[in-house]
Amino acid sequence: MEISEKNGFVELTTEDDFDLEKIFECGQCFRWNRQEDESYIGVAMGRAARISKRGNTVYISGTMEDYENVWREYFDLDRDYRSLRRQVAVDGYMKSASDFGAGIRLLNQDRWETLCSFIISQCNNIPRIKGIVERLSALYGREISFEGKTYYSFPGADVIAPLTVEDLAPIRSGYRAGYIIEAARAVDSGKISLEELSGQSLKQAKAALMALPGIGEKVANCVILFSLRIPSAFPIDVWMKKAISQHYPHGFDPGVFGENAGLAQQYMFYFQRSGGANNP
DNA sequence: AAACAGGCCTAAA
DNA sequence: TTTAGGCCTGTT
Repeated sequence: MEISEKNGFVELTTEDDFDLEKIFECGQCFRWNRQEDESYIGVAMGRAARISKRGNTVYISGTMEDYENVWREYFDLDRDYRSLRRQVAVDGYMKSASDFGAGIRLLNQDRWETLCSFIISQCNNIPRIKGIVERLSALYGREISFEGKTYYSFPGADVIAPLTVEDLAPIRSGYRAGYIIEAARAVDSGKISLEELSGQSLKQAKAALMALPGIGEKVANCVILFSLRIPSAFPIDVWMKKAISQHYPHGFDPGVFGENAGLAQQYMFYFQRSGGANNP
């Protein structure tokens, strides 16, 4: 992988899987938006950025320092996804799903933001989830100027903790507002340490998260996979239920993928939601 | 208009 | 241990 810095962008040339559209639209994140020129602008880890790709070169706005401090970890660039993709292709279906999803990477996102975002995701569709997250950020986040426009960071748990559900009314998150505030209080008070959960087992992390109100197995698994860096988490939502009943009618155990179960899940999910197996 | 959306909670068997 | 209904809001 070659890396250099030029014109306010870090340029990174790699043979590994890296497809912007699949990474940002496979359902793991909510704050990256495609621009007319097919680049993406988003806010993550307290900063705004533009990212694009031409050929095998990825362009990420910012300095080499930004890259080392934030984006290298965020985009999980020290992991070889081509090799992982081969490892999860354990049967014909998974070969198809992983081929179809080639280019997906699992992001290492901010833990609190991910927890809050997936609380919001329950029983919601993606446009509305994105809308609620944007309104929450605009209302309580910090202003960020980028390319002449204003963006907003995702507000910290310390900012949300003292609020009431009435304070969150403008974001129109409905009954999830109470869950958001309770989660913020647990994180802010130290009652739950998301950082420490990162180092624990899947089972322990899941139990700790599910002790919070409004967090069940599915949301817990999403938080664990997308921000706690525990790669064996395997979120099962309605799309995954369909995929499993269609392709594994006689039983299914994510354990067959070992530590790579989470990535396998992303391929299955993306394939299913894109109608991959039905209209190739 | 009524049903449903990337769940969760509670009550009831 | 599994199942049904309700929940905010928005869209079809």
